Amino acid sequence: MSPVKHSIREKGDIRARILATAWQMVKEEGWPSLSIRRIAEAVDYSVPVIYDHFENKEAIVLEFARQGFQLLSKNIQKAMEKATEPAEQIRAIADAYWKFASKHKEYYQLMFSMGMPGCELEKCFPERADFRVMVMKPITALIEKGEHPNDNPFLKYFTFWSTLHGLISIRSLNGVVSEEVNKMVMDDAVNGFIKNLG
Amino acid sequence: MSPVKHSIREKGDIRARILATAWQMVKEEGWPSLSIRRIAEAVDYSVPVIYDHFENKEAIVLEFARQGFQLLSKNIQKAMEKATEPAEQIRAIADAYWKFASKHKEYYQLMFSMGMPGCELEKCFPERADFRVMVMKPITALIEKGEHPNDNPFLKYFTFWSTLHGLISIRSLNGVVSEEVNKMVMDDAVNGFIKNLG
DNA sequence: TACTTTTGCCTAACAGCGTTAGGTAAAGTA
DNA sequence: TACTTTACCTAACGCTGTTAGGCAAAAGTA
Repeated sequence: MSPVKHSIREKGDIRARILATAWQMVKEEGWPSLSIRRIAEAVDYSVPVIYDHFENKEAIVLEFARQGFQLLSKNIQKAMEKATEPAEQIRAIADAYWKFASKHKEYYQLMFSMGMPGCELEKCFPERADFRVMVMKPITALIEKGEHPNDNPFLKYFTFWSTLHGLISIRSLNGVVSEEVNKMVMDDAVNGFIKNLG
Repeated sequence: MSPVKHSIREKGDIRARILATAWQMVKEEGWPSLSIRRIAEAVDYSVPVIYDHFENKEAIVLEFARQGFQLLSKNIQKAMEKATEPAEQIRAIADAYWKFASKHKEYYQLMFSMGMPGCELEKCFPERADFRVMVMKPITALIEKGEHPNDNPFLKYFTFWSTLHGLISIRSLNGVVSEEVNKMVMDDAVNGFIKNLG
């Protein structure tokens, strides 16, 4: 094959085009069908060019994970600002988390259910620490005002997050159950959590 | 290469040997490194022989999923029989579920976090319905005796399961946190759940 | 016994994957 | 002009799941 004339190509950052193309593929066909070769074809370059911009496939995926954590943090922050009462803030956080998982399934899947190897800790994604700090704030406030001021906020944060994550991932295992029921279950669980804090 | 003399081979069911070998590989090296070719090599047959016994790779994996659901159901049942009080039964179930996930990580991963395509529903794994029925029994009992007899038992079952699953999967995302802390979080969440029922 | 069919098992391939070695040709620089 | 850097390519390696087609021995049948 003759070398492709690249005058047609947008000179814009190839790296950005790789990411954009990859993301489109993921949204249209899911993570499993994302492949370096198909990205290369889509951006109209040969395969090794991809490796000029990313060390390997994992690096591309990691980039998206970072984006996901940033977006989640931003959404949580926005949600928190809408409320002042700690209990209301917790409800707002749960709601925002739920919406994020629904609206950005690809991100959520990648961030929490794809088992990114070697990236379990907050060191790999600093944004995860941001999330933790934000969520722990109203929890701590509620504990201090409540009847069990000696409760461990970190433990409670952990419980809270687990509950949310559990509901979201079980939801995808139970295709039948309607979205409404799922939301009811979550509200129920969150209310229970808040009640236990106060 | 000359055809292998099969007198050495155990004449025992090849199908069983395939499964045993595959399971050993999974336990030693994890799901990702399970491959038809490596199974074939290990059982000392050529690749197509595997396809004489299983339609494809997914069929092998599905077999393990079935085994997992059966084992979980058995464990839950045993745990329930140890207690008579509904609240105690719920605690026992949570404990058994937790232990199952810890002891049989490969099963748990496969059953709930690997996204078996096309097998979300109970139709695919009848054992999942057994699990639901068993867990709902003490939950229903507790609701009837409690202050909110109109609560929906299915909803509560859903909440309960989600909480457990959340804790378990978040645990694997937070490599740092010790097993003890994890267990504390779970006991805390389960106690909160029970309190909300009564 | 002689012939046919079935069984058991194989090699070799197809199409896809992530990744890399090595080469060409144009562009920039001394 | 000569040299280096840049941009990009082809072709391969080794891995994956899956399948087509063939050979040889065993089993069934006339």
